[in-house]
Parts: sequence; structure tokens; C-alpha cells
Amino acid sequence: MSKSTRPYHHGDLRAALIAEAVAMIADGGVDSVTMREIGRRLDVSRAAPYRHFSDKAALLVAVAAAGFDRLNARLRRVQAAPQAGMAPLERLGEEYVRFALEHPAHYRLMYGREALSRPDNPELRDAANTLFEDLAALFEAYQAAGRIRAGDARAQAYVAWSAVHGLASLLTDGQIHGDVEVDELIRLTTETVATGLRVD
Amino acid sequence: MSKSTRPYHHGDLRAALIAEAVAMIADGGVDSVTMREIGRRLDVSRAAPYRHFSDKAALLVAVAAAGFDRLNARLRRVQAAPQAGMAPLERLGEEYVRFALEHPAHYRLMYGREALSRPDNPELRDAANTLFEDLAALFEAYQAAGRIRAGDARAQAYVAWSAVHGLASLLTDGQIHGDVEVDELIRLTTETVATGLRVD
DNA sequence: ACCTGAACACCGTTCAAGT
DNA sequence: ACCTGAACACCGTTCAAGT
Repeated sequence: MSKSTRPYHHGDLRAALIAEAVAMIADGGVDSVTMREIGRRLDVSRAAPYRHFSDKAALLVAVAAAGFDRLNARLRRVQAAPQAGMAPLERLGEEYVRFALEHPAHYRLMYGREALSRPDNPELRDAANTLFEDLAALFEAYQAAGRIRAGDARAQAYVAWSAVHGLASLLTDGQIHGDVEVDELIRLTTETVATGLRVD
Repeated sequence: MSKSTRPYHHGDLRAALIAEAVAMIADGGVDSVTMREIGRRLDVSRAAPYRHFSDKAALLVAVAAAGFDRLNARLRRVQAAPQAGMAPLERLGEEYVRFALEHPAHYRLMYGREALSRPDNPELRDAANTLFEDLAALFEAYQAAGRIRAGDARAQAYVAWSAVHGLASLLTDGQIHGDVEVDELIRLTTETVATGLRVD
């Protein structure tokens, strides 16, 4: 569609803004996202984005929520799929860390200051809650089946989340170096937590 | 000292800038730190801070390094002190998380984008390395004493760091809520990792 | 309803000039 | 050596006006 015949209204500016922000983040990190540049790229004025997001933080929160949605979908897919020779818990943890390694800047935003600035945002809150509730449900089922220790299943879920989130953060932040093999480290982390929670 | 008799040169502007930045971060988060405001507070011109730090990122990196120094000192103190009825590893993990809970914004900066922007900075690199090397040395000693499983002690140290860093991050980010007790969660986390790494 | 261009306040950073 | 005030480029956000 040529510039002159483009209709006055953008097709779906809201979705386009989120998609463009995701692309910019993957490319140059969160700091490369400016309201002006995003407008430029979508051939829209400076003020246009403010029709869809009250401010820059609101846009970034939507991007963070979209990140949780994608991660949740991946984890559910793994849970639904048959586990080929690997304990489900370990496989789930591995997938979590892989997501972070594939989308480091987006992952960082999901847990970052920008998203944190709007803890009241229902979209983001729900997306993050879904992640935890899925995990908590799994631990409750495991406990009912006697596969892990008795106790507070939700607390156990937080422990598992902490371990993979911590590893994902250290890896994406470049805090882990030397001759440690990443795949091996992921395996050791999930295995250690699984062993620690197992009935003895 | 009255304003009019104050000498032309600031006493130790570099140290004052770091201290003021730490205070501002504790008070209003990293975003509240601006080069102009910090100058205003120290009664110094806009450009003065640039005599000591090449740019804002350099100042924040110094603040992050100072955070690691404080954390390292605390952890060493815990290691040196007699452990009253608590396994040393668990006590160390608890102290780590407590530091993060006491200084959430500073802790966040230590692992944040701003610090990350200068991975080449030797001051910060050394401070972060010290944290890990102390931990790795402890795991090597434990392994030599047969108190934990055989294997890559450094990888095990990364697993432990991941767990406490993940928990500290989730807690300071407000991702953990509900009726879970924080003290209990810290205990369960350190205990789970210790159990998972123990010889069976 | 949605978009535009102009304007405002604020910030990081630089630089010629001072002591 | 260290500090200053003025200036530049860039950003988030607002708003009266257009379609």
C-alpha cells in the first residue's frame, strides 16, 4: 500500500506497537525503545501511541505481559507433550531457562523495573500469576501422588521457580563464565532441586 | 562550614557522589538518580560529576560494585562467625537473601542493566567474581571433606547462587505473595539445595 | 474515534572559560 | 587539577486543531 493511499487510521496500532517494541527490544535492548522512534518506525506521529497506552511504562508492561504469555504457552506445551526419557520437572525447568536464553532482553523486561512500576496492571499480574499457579498445581499433584515430600506445595513451587529464575538471570546477565557447560548447569540445577524435594 | 567560606574544591567528590547515589537509590530507586539532581544535592555544578565518572553509567557501576563489596563483607563475616545450631551453607544463603531484602533497590542495581552495560569494568567484575570465588572455595572444601556429592564444585556453587539469587529477585520484585512466610521460604530454599547436593 | 504538529519540561553530556 | 555556566541534542508527554 503506497504512502499516499494509506488510510487515515492505522489498522491495529496497538498490536503493531507491541510487536515493534518486542522487535526493538530483541535488537537493541529495552533502552533502545523510545516512544518517538517507535512512532517513526510505524510511520505515525509522536502522540499516536498515547491513544493506546497512557504512557511508555504502560506499553512496556504490555510487552512484559506478552512475554509471560509466550513463556506460559511454551511450558504448557512441554507439560502436555510426552516426556522422552526425562523427568517432567527437569524438562520443565530446562524449557524455562531456554526461553530466557533465547529472549534475554525480553525475559529481563518481564522481571524488570519497568514492569514492576505497574504491579496493579491486571494483564501483567494475571500472566505472571498463571506461571506460578500452573507450577503450584503441578507440585500439588506430585505431592498427592507421593512423589515429593509433604509440606507446603506452593512454597515448594516458589523454590523451584527461584532456582530456574536465578539461573536464567545469572546466565542472561553474563555472570556465569569459565569452563562451565550451560547444558550441564541447567541439568544440575533442575536435578538438585528435584532431588532436594524428593521423598527420602 | 558556611557556603561562602566553603573551599573551591570539594573534599572528596568521588566518594560523596557514590554515597549520595546510594542514598537516592534507597530512597527513590535507580530512576530517581539523575546527574543534575545529584549535583544539586552536593551543591556542585552539572558538569562536576563528570570529573570523576566518564558518564552516568560509570557512576552506577561504581555504586553496584560498592554493593557487592558490602555483600561480600557480610557473607565473610557470617562464614567466620561460629554457626549457632544452623548448617553453615543454610546460614550463608539466609544472609544473602536478607541483604537483598534490606537493600532491594541497591541489590537490583547490582544485577541490573546499568551495571551490565560495563561488564569490562574491573572494579565491578572483581567484586562480583569475589562473591562467586568465595562460594566456589567453600564448595570445594565441602567436597574434599566428603560432605557433598562429587562433581564440579564450581557448577554446584552456581546452582546455590542461582537459588538464592532467584529467591532474592522474586522477593524484592514482589512476585511472591499469598500466605507464604518469607522466613520459612528462605529456609526451605537453602535446605532444598543443601539436601539436593548432599551425598546420598 | 483517531491522528497531527507544535510546544514544554527535563535529562545526559560537552566545552570554553574561570580559579 | 578541578569547577563553572551556557549550550546542544534527545526524550516523554500534552494539547489545540484537524479528519
